[in-house]
Amino acid sequence: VTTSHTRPVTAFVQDGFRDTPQRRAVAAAVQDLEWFSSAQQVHEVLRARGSSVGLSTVYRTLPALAAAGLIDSVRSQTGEVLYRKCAGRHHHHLVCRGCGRAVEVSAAVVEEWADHLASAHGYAEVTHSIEIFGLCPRCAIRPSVR
Amino acid sequence: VTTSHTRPVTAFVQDGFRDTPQRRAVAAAVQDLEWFSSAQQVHEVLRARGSSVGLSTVYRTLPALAAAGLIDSVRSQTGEVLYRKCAGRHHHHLVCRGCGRAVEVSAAVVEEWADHLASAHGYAEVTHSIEIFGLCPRCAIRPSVR
DNA sequence: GTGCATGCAAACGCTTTGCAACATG
DNA sequence: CATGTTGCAAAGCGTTTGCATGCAC
Repeated sequence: VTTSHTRPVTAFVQDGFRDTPQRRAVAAAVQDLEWFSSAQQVHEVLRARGSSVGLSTVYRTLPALAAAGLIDSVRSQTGEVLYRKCAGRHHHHLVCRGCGRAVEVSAAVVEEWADHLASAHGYAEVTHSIEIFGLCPRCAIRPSVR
Repeated sequence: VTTSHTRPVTAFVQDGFRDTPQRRAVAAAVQDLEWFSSAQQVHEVLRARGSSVGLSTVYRTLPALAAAGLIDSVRSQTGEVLYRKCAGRHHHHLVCRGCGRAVEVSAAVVEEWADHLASAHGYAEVTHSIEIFGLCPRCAIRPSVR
């Protein structure tokens, strides 16, 4: 749901990833994207940039980067998986349903609440998913194309 | 992600739903299910009971009941939509990744935190999704089949 | 050279939908 | 009887995977 790292996504090579032009391209794209985007959107961006990375490579790279904690991933309300570079430590997001623009949010209170609650019920391997969705000021006025 | 209602799911007729045997069956099934289940699982339960409701009907009825606020729905971490009768007022869930068993949770603090936060950033039409996942005491011991 | 990475196309799993037959109010 | 509902099969969509080719180390 979120992890930590201030390192740029493009530093993926240090995490045991083999250094290929495709992965560089994907990493660079995510690095530049300011908002949460789906694998397909990232792929479009790449093609728009002239890169010819295959869609499957994007679909294989993104989850890998996320697993390595280099990028964040959230599942949109419609079920797609969205990715974005992560900025700071553990946090959650206030995501715009319209354009994907997100505000990073953190609240120790909530984290503790979740963990405490879960262990109080004897649940193990606890993870939580806290996402807030809404329409950002811009999209609230003129519905954007997503 | 959650609504209120103490009315049994089977009272759907009062919500403008046409009263058909299929819907009665679906409603009854959900009413009996203690944990979060997918449309397909509900369908299996129905078939096991001898009912021959079509899968598409289940897929059409469940979201409708959820939209009417008669049942809760959450999206699992794998992307499927899970449904369950809802017990009380607005709340969230501590869902077992193993068996779907869930504990209902409510915390005004968190609700307020979410809403306040969103409006502070100028976001409109705010909704939030707060789900906690873990392994319930039972599944933590012997991984169950889901 | 060896093994992981890529790309394409086919396969997948969940969900939605077109349509003709049908049952409800 | 007019409409909303059902079931089936087919289509959709996002995502995954098998496999032959190719490249990084």
